[in-house]
Amino acid sequence: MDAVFRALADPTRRGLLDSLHARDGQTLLELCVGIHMSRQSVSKHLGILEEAQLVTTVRQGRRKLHHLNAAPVADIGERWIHRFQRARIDLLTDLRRALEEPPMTTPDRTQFRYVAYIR
Amino acid sequence: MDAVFRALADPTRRGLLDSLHARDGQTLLELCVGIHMSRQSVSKHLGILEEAQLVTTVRQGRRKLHHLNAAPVADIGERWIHRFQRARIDLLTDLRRALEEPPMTTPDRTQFRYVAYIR
DNA sequence: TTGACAGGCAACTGTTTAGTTGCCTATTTT
DNA sequence: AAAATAGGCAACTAAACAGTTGCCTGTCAA
Repeated sequence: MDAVFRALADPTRRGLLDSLHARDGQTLLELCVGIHMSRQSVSKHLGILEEAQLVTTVRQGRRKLHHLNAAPVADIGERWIHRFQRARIDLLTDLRRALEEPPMTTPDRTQFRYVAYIR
Repeated sequence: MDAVFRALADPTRRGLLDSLHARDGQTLLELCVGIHMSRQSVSKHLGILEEAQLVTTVRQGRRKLHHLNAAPVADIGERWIHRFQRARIDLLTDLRRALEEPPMTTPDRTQFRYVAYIR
């Protein structure tokens, strides 16, 4: 889990995942195009993604094909992001409740904060 | 977006978000309990979370209350994790199609990979 | 079988980051 | 008014990280 979060922290690596998402099974050199970075650097990034299980590889002769593995991303979605949605729903409920209440006699800044939360 | 990913990369910071998720509106010192780290370090982490908009603060006298803001997390869920789920569904479809086909004459390692993808 | 191609390994550099310590300010409490 | 409480700022250290270069290995094509 920690490896996944740290792997996702770098924009270059997220770009590589995007690239594989657009076209799966690319070689190292294919993934290098348009990245303005040495091949070895990209290789390192791919190594980190592979360690985090976000990318799997298959050797094919002298080439190495890289495949996107979306499972860890899904894990984060389920075990992490989902939980925090309750907080947002609760805030909406609080806001709705606050709006339904009669106007406050003394200004309460706390309730204004809720408004800022909602996109 | 980048700030959010980088903020989430650190386990201490994810722990702080967890703590706020369990009980919102804690002060710095409250957030420090059980973290085995100096107050100033925790303060820095909170600063990074605040920069990434994952935490908002309200000054209340000499205390500073920290509030969880789940919106950026939701953003990641929608703009990032959601997209990659298509890839997983496609893989499942590929697997299903592969299994429905008559047994292969020559072993094809590629198709075994798909099995490993699914949790 | 030589040359080109795809990639890996190791050492090194500069920058960022996590964490520390020491001291300072503002707000309460007594 | 003095002491205690809550937090902020700045300077510093050690470790992690991104990126580089130089060289090496294995595979394929001419």
